[in-house]
Amino acid sequence: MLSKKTKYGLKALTYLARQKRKDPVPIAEIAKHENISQKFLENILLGLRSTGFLGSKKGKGGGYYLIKDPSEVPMTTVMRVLEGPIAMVSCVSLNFYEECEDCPDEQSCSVHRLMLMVRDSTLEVYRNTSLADLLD
Amino acid sequence: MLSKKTKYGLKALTYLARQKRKDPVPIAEIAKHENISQKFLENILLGLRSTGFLGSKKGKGGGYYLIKDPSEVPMTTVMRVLEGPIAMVSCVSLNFYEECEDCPDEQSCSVHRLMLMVRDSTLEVYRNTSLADLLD
DNA sequence: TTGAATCCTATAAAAATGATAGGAATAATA
DNA sequence: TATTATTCCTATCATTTTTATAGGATTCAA
Repeated sequence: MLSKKTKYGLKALTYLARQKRKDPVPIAEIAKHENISQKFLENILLGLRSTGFLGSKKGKGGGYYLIKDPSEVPMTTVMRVLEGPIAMVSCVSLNFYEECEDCPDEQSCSVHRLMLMVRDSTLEVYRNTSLADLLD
Repeated sequence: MLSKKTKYGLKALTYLARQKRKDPVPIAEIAKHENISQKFLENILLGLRSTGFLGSKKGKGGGYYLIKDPSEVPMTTVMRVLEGPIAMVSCVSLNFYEECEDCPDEQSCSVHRLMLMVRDSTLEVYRNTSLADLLD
């Protein structure tokens, strides 16, 4: 199941993407519009800044704004920062690879095999989707 | 991330599918071979019986066995019983649909839109995969 | 100087997951 | 019939993850 963190993060980004002006939008406004705990959203947006497409301005008149056009915001990046690995097991993860302790041989592991297919398929979706595609 | 329950369940089913004979295999044997806590596996297999492709026999000489050929064991069923909904949000779930409380309009929700694509893509994989496909 | 905002880090509360426990029921077989 | 090996059932404990809150530090415009 998708975490609320990811859900909220996506909604916030969408809200920003829908803004006509690129002026900073205060967290409070986003939180109110999208029914999100403001403090929780604070943490989430903080984490999203590392991606390079989300900017922020401190102080009065400050807030968050998109640096890039929504079509330049790839879902792979968004999902990895919000939800973590796209793969369902770390032994098939591209960006977060880790060996399984229990599994003696990756190549002959049925879980590995299945989750590889699922990862490829999910990745295909995210790679072909940008923030712009989530708007109306 | 895939739960250990699902991981263990898949490994156990694979183990059963690899048996030449269709005689019952005791949980203890599966647990040992696959490095799984026996008691935990007990609970998992118990849950899988409801699917109709897994049989069990009590008492001495008892254990678990596949009722159907591995090619007749669909991943959709297996994954739903083990991991729950295939969809990442319940508002796009076929078998476990639920409205979102927070979301005023499903059709215009960006999360809904994205997760619908992911669900379709994942479902495509599971629908085209049976237990037989996970064997060597 | 004041007020409105982000930034940062810690921590508490709640939920989900993983694991264990103990015995009841069942069945083969000696 | 007694014994032994197994599944079945349900409860509970421990751990981890998620969700949410708190409080102040920092920044910046007016």
